[in-house]
Amino acid sequence: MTPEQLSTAIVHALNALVEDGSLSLPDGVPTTVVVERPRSKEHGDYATNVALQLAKKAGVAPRDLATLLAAKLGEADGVAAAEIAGPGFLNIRVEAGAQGAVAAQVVEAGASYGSSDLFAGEKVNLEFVSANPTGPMHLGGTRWAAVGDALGRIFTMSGADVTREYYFNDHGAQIDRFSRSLLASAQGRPAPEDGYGGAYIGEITEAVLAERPDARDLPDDEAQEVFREVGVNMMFDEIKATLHDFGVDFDVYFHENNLHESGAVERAIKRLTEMGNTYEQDGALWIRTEKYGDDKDRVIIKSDGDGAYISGDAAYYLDKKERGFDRCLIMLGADHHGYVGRLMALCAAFGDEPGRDLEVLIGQMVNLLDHGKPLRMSKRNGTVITLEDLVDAIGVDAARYALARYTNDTNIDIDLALWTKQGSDNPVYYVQYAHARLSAILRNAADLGIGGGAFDPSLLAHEKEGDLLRALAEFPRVVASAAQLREPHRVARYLEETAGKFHRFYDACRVLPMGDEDPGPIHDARLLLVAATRTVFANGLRLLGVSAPERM
RNA sequence: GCGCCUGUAGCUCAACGGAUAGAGCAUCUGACUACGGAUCAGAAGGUUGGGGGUUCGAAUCCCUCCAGGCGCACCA
Repeated sequence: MTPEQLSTAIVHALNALVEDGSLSLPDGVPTTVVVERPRSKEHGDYATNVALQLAKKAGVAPRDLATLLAAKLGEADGVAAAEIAGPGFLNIRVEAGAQGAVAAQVVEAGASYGSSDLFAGEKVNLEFVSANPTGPMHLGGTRWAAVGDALGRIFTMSGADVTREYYFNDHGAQIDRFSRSLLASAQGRPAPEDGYGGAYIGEITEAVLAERPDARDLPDDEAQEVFREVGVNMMFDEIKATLHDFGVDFDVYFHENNLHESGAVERAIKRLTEMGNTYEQDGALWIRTEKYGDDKDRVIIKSDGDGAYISGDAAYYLDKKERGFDRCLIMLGADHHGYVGRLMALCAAFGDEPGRDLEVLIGQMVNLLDHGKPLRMSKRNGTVITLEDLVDAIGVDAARYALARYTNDTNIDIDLALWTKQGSDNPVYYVQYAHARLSAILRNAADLGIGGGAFDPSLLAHEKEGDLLRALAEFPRVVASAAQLREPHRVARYLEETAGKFHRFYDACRVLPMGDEDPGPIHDARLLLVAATRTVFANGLRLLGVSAPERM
């Protein structure tokens, strides 16, 4: 019996109480109620606080309402007992058969177990990474590569139509600085004051010259054009390849330059002006963002006639809306959190609803440590640590897992010594090991030719089996809440907990026949539970973009 | 000065407003002739940064103070 099924049973019970007149609810009976898994198992398999929630509306004491409900609920199919506790909690124990049936449901659902229709029919745009093509992928972008991609998988599993998008800033001053840096490198001069250093600049310069040897003989301004054109594309290809190797691919790579060349920026500004949200001052065009909650108004066209950076943002947002997205999520590093106010204001200035049409997620900083000592220097870059540094040190699986297992709003310190350890203090090993062990059991069962007999769910009555079954039943709502709260780390934490539950089950309950013991229904039942558990690990790891190894 | 984020066990971190705040590591004590010991059982460890408030109930929401991280351009 899943929490959802229990919630339905409770609603039925409440309706029955209203019908026979023993309860009156002026606001009506809720369509769903909160069903929780109690922390302490003395409190039963599941618990609900409906009585506490509804007592005031019903004009009854919480415990009295709980008593009425307990009596009614005790009659429901699959419910073994319902007891009142504390101020009015209802602790519910589920019949072993109803509980064990979850295993069969999981196996039947297979790769789709955990999916829901929470965001069915919604077009969701996820914009993340969007690192400037002026250098290798830094750690902030790497965090979002792991988390944003996982979030995309979670949204997809929750029914959304997801588009992953990378906004490619190939317009403006930082690209000038980049191309000037390449030119300087080609001419053997040091990088300009405001330019980019790092070993990769030399590599890109050589690659550009290999492709365009003529660039050496061109006048500076033309040569710089070549470096801009070719160098940016190379950098971008490299970022794309790096992300691909990291398991992250985007549906759309959106070039900022297109917005400026296609007239999209002018259209966006025209729209904002029609909405009465722009004005001229000091020779520049301003957008009224303060009116919509930003700290102050922002310049959108500078007095020299060029569009400010926000002009691209405005056009880009409008473009997304015109492509029909119901929700646009933008994921930024904490060093960009100052933009949140203006982006939200921009959304409102177009007449949309910030928080629904546009959401901005902020990921705090990532630091790399080794044995507790901070690492600041990249081999490749000379300044900041890159995605490749991280992957070289700990591998893709550990990197993605390490980045995805924390809430976005906490700083992460990744200690290389921990994440390369092959032991249980390394969370990714702990979880992957569970999957490998589950696979081994199923492999052995196949070799022995057992399993697949009739499934009697009531045989899964051991305490540790119950703990594991309840955890498996929890998976869909973990995925759903991860989607709703935009918190992929919930999946990782859940897998760690469930790995513990599985190991304890394994320790207490022999799955395969011992010695010359004959295979029986208990082995079939436990093998089905093992198969169900493996399904959950495979699905959960897939959501995080981490491999689920059969052997380690 | 203003804004965003954070502060929970020795360490790293959990906990959709719920019951006695939980895991892992480290420490201590135990469990391998049978499915992967990369595992498991147990002990110890807390005034959830301080102080107010909201309510049946607060680590969680509100106010305030303290500490740390990050930001506050006609740069992108």
